[in-house]
Amino acid sequence: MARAYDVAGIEEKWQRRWAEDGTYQVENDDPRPPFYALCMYPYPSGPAHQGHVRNYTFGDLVVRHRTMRGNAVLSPIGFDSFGLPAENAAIRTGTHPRTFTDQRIAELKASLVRLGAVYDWRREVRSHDPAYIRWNQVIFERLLDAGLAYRANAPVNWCPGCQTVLANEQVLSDGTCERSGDPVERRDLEQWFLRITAYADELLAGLDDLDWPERVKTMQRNWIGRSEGAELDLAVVGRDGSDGRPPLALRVFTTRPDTIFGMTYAVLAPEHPLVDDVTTPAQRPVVDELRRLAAARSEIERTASAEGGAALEKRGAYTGTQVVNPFTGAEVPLFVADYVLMGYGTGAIMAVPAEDERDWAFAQAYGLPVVRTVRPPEGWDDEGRGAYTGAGEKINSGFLDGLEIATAKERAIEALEARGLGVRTVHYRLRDWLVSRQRYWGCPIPVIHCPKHGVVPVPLDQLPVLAPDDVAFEPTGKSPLASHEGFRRTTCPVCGGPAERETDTMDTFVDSSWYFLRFCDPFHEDMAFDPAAARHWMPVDQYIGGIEHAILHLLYARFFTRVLIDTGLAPGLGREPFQRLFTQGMIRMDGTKMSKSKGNLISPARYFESVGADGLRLFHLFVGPPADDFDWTEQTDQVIDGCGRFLDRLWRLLEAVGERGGERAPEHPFDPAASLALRRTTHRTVAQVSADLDRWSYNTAVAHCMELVNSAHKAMSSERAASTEALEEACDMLLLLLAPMAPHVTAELWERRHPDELALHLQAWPTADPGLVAEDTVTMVVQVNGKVRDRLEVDASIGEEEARSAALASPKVRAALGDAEPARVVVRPPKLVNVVL
RNA sequence: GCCCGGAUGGCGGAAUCGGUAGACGCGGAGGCCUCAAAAGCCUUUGUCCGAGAGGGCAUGCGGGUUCGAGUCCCGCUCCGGGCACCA
Repeated sequence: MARAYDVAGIEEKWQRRWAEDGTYQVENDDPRPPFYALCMYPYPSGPAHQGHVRNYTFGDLVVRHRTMRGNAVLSPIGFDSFGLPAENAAIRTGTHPRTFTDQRIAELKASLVRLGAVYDWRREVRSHDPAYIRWNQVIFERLLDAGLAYRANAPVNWCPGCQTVLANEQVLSDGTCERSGDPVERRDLEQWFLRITAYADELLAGLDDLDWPERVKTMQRNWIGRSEGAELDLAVVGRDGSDGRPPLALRVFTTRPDTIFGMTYAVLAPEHPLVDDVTTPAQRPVVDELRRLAAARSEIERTASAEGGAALEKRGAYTGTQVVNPFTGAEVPLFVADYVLMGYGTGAIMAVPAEDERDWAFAQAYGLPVVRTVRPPEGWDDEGRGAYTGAGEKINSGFLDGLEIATAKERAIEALEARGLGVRTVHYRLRDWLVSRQRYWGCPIPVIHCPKHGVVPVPLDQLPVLAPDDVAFEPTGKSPLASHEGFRRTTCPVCGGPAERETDTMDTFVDSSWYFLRFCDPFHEDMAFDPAAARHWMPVDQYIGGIEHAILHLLYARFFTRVLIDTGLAPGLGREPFQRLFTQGMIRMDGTKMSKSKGNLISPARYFESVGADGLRLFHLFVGPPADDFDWTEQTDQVIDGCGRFLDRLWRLLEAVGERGGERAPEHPFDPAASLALRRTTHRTVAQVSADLDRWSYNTAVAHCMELVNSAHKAMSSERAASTEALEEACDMLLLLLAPMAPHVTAELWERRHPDELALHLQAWPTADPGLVAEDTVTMVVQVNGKVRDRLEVDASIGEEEARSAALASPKVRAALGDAEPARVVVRPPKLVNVVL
C-alpha cells in the first residue's frame, strides 16, 4: 500500500536515536521512583515471530508509558540461550551449539530493535555466557552447602529419541515426549535434585498476596497440592514381636481419618519395600506377577489418563497377610495394587470403599466388603451410585457417630495421637526438582566425584567449569562430556588424587530462575549482583509472558528467590520476585498455536515493510484483549492494513493542521462551539486512554485514539470548524497518547511540530482537564415499561422532579402511554427515566 | 470425571457500578474525485415488517430475580484450556 510518509526511513531514524541517546538506559542510582518492567527473556529461535511481536509490543508499551509517567524504568532483556534445539542442530549439521546460538541471538535481537522495542542493552544477559555460568554454579554450590541440592537414585522419564531424561512437564498425557513423540520410558538413574519441597508451604502461602491472574495461582496451588491428614500405623497380624522377629506395622497416609471405621482392607504400592516381607509363600506367585505388570505399566502411564478419560483398570494381588484396623480391632486383608503410587504419601493406604471412588472400584472387582461411615443422601444406594464422598452425618463409627466430617477428622486425629497410633501430617503433590540433564548445551554441574571424598564441589576460584568445545555430538544417551576424557578426568580438590568431573548439565529452568536478579546489576565481576541493587529494583513491578510458564518457570523462580535470600546471596530482598504478572494470549492459526514447530509462522518482516513496526504494533494492540487468544485468518492482513491507514490519517491530520493558518476568512470564522466540543473530546480521550492503559485494555485505547483522529478531521473540514488552537491541542495529545503504542511516527511528528522541545518520549504523560471531561448536557433515555421511547438532551445536573416532568411531557411517551396512568416512574437522573404502567 | 475460561452483527471486538446493545476497525453497498485506475474523501450497513413515520425481534438455549438483565441467580448446550488413581 502507498503510504503517506517514509515509514522505513522514519523508523530507522528513531531506532538509531533511542540507541544513541541512551533514552532507555537507566542507572541504579536514578532518583526517579523505580519501576521494573520485564518480559520473560526469550529462547533465541531466530528472527522474531508474531508471538514475540505481541509480547514485546506489550512490554515496550509499559516501558514507554511508565517512563512518561515519571518512573525510572528498568527495561532489560537477555536470552535463554541454553537448550536442546542448538544441540540437536549440532548433531544434525555439525555446527557447534555456540555458533548456532549466537547467530540466532543476533537475528532475534535485530528483530527486537526493528520492532522499536527499547531496552537497556548494557544489561543484556545470556545464559551461555561464562560470566553467567559462573554465578549459576556458585548458586548451585550454595544450594549444595545448604543441603538443598542432593543426589538420589530415582525413576526418571527417559526419552529414547532425545537420549536424555525429561522433566515431568515434558511428558505429554499420553506418555510420549513433547519434542520427539517417542514413548517415554522409565529408568532408574542417579540424578541431582533441588529440594523445592522444603519450601512447599511457603510457596503455597505466598500466592495469596500476588497480583497475578487467578487461574495461574490456581494452577500453582494444584501443582503444589497440599493435603492435610494423618499418618497412622496398621499393625501387621502375626508380627507383634512374639515370634522373635521385630514387630511390623504399616504406615499409611489418609486425608480422611474420620473414615478409619470403614477401612475394610489396605493396599501397598507394588514398589513398596515391605512387599516381600508381608507376602506369604503361597501368594508370592500372584504378587510377583502383579509387580511385573506394574513395572511394565510405567508410573507415567499409571498416573496419566487412560483412553477415553476413564480411570485405568485397577489390578491387585492379595499378600496373604492381614492388618489391624486401629479403631475397630478388626483384621482386614492387605493387598498390593497398582493404583497406589510409591511416589506419594507413604506408598501405602487404608482402603475405605464406602467413601473413596478408587477403593470402591477395587472392592467391587475383588469382592471386598463395604462399610459406610457417612450417611449418604436418600436413594443413593438405590441408584447404585457407589462411593459417597460428600458431606453428611457419621455412622458406624463408634465415638465419631453423629458428628460432621470436619469435626470427626479432628476427633479421629486426636484419638490417634492420644493412643500413639498416628500423627497429624501434611503431604504435598509437589516433588523435588530433578535438574540433571545428560546433555552438552547447558550449565555444567560444578562438582567432582572423588573415590575417597565422594562429591566435592569445585572450589569457587576455579569456577566457571566450562564445557570443552571439542566434543563429539552424537546421541549416545550420555552427555557428550562423559566421553571427553580431558574434561572428565581431573583431580580431587581435597586430596589431589584422581577423580572424575560430573558430566551432567543443569535443566535450563535453573538459568531462568534468577536472571531477573542479574538484570538489576550485571556489571560486577565479583558478585552475581549487588544485593543493594536488587533491593532497589525488585520485585518486578510488571512481569509479562506466556501462560505456558504458569507453573514451572514461575514456581522455580519463586523458589530460587527464597533460596538466594536464605543462603545470604540476596539479603533483605522481598521473598516474592514478581508482584504483578500479566499473561498474554497466544496466536492461533487453523485452531493450533502459531509456532515454529508447527510450521505455521507468519513472519513479521513483510509487515515491517508495508505498515512498519508502528502499524504492526498497533494491530497487535488493537485486535482484541491482550489476555485473549486470537486467530490469525485470511482477513488479518486487511486489519493490519487498516492500522497502517490509521497512521496515514494521523500523518495527514498533523500536516493539514500544520499548514492551517491561525485565522480563516472572515465569512467563515472559527466556531467557538465546535472548538469547545473538540477540546472536550480531546480531554475525554486523554482520560479514557489513561484508564485503558492502566487496566490492560489496549484495544479500546487504540479505538479511542481513532475516534479522536476522526473527530479532529471533521472539526477541521466542516462548515463550523474548530479553532487552530483546539486542533493543535488535539494533535499534541494524540501524539502523547500514541507515543507508547506507535513510537516512531509519533516521535517524528512531534519533532516536526516542536523542533525546540524535548523529544516526545521524554515528555510527561498528559492529564485531562476535569472541567472539560465533565459533561454539561447528557442524553437522557426515557423508557416506557423498559423500552426506549425517547431520548432527551438535558442538563447534566437535572433534578429528579425535573427529569420526571420532562419525561412525562415527551410526546412520544404520551403516545406510548395512551390513556393509561403510570403506575410508577423510576427516575435515575440524569441518565434515565422509566415509566411503568 | 474435576476445576477454570468463553459464546454479542458477515468478521475481530465494545458496553469499566444492573440503566441508550453493537464503540472502534475489517468486510459489504452507494457516491465524489479521475480519461481510467490506485490512493483519498463522503454516505450507508444487526435483522424482520413498513413507501414513510414508525414498530417488532435480537447478546448460545430454557427458566428466575428486577421498573429494567449481554451484565445477577438456577438448569442446560457447545467451544477452549488446565488437572486427572495424589489416598
